[in-house]
Amino acid sequence: MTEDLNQVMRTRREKLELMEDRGIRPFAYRYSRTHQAVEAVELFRQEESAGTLDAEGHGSPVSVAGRLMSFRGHGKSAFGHLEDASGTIQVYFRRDLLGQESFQNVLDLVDLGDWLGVEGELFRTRTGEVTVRASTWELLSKSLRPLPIGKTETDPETGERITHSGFGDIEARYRRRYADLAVHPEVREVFKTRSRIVTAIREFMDDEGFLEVETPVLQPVYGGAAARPFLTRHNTLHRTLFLRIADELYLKRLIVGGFEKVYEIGKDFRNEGIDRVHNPEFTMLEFYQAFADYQDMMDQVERLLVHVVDRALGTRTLTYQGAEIRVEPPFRRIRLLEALEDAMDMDPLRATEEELKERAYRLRLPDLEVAGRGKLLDKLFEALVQPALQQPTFILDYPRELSPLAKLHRSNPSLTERFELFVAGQELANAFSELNDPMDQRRRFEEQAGLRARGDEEAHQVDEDYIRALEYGLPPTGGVGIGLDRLTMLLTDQASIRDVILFPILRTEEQGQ
RNA sequence: GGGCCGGUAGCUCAGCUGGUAGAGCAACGGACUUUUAAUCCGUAGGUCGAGGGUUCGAGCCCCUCCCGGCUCACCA
Repeated sequence: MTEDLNQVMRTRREKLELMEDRGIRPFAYRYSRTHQAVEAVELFRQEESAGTLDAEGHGSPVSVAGRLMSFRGHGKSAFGHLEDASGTIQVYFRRDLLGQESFQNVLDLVDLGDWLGVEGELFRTRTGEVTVRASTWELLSKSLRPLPIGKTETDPETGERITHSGFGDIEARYRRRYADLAVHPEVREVFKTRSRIVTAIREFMDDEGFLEVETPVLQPVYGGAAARPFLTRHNTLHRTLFLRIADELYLKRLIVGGFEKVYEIGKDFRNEGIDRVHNPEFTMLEFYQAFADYQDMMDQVERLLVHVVDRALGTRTLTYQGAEIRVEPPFRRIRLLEALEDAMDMDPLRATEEELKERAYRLRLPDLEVAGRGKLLDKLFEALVQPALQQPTFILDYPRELSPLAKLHRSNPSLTERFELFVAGQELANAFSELNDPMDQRRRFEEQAGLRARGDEEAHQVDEDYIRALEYGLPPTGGVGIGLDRLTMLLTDQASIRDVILFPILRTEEQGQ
């Protein structure tokens, strides 16, 4: 892109020189606007209904600022639309109002994508659109690269906005998210909703008396989930560090330290495949509460979710990829083994490992070699039960082997007190009565070490310091993890995690252009 | 990693059994003082993802590679 600018970019650069000749600064320092676009429109409507417009039907003068998204020249006048964070407003340039010089500058210097400030009285055009009649205008920032702005029209029958041409290349939209956002208000809307979700979560947690904390991203021993980590290296420490795969173990150390309720919202990193529901870095909410068990945490999750949909969406009924989902408590609660028994028509507890494996093979579930009983049950569950869990459903009591950080079930020691919440066939939350017996924790870590030896790269490492913390005494504690990206997908009806992450990971693009 | 599909002008796309690349929008010049995908006349714009091969001739056929989408696997 060094020499061979395309035609559009060349002419825009030439306009820069023209501006210099005319003494116009292409990149301004600031602009005083009086109204956002929608505020200005609203102001005019109020003046209109209050009957305070002047004889020509003009309202108060305003100044607005935004990006020029459309432009129609008509000789001695021109129309365009400015878009700011609030929306768009039409602006109207007339030669007799602006004067020959200023009007000529509009025609000669301005391009789609430029940031403009426009000042003038409001009025309503013959076609009924509230518009700023420019008395002065100012270039705030010259756009030197053409934005893929599609032309839009409003369907006269349905009122829907139809975009022609536009910016469709999915790869380009992720790589140049700034351009995607600039031309797609609906994409900006997704990320506004994401922000409202996070705000609503903080509101809820803070109101419930949870303390927001930050724990290390760089960790000498990783843990808290089953996943492969990213490695990095600290130069002066001469040691390998891991990017965290979960916050869990540090947050429970804080409960040991005497904080009774803590939460953290932060990035986790897992060195695994990338697909519609996985991005290597993603955002988790984890919270821990002393003296609570997983039943208490189920209630908390239910209340949290209801609060979030109330605050972020304003409705408890949502549509996800065509399916209607009702976030209305109480959510269904089913034990994992019951759900499996229904789906398999056999008692999974009484089945031998061979029978389970046989069943899994018949379903063509791959990668069964290193799978033990627990893993087999998990795979069968994923294949047979999970897809049907559309409405919010808690699945309870997971096999011990899958849950090295969860307390054994008080009435069945082959299970743990753990639940996951499923919505729209996707796992949304994972929680348990936290294992607080340091001896048991050591045994579980050692079992995990055994799995590692069998080739399970995702099995836990033994975290000696964590066991030491437990030895000081962890009160009974309930803990929850919720993937915020997937929650956002659900609440914004997005099919891909990339559509709720501003800058999702992509392969390196070729340099140039 | 496997399978399928795709990468052509700034954007969205077309391009037949191989014959030297097109449209709309955007851009540029001109007309037009209330337009709504404004309209009308004219002009310019391309390393057809990259590299190699076959051929008199490749956007098109063959091989390798890069990037993306979907999907399967992996991933609670």
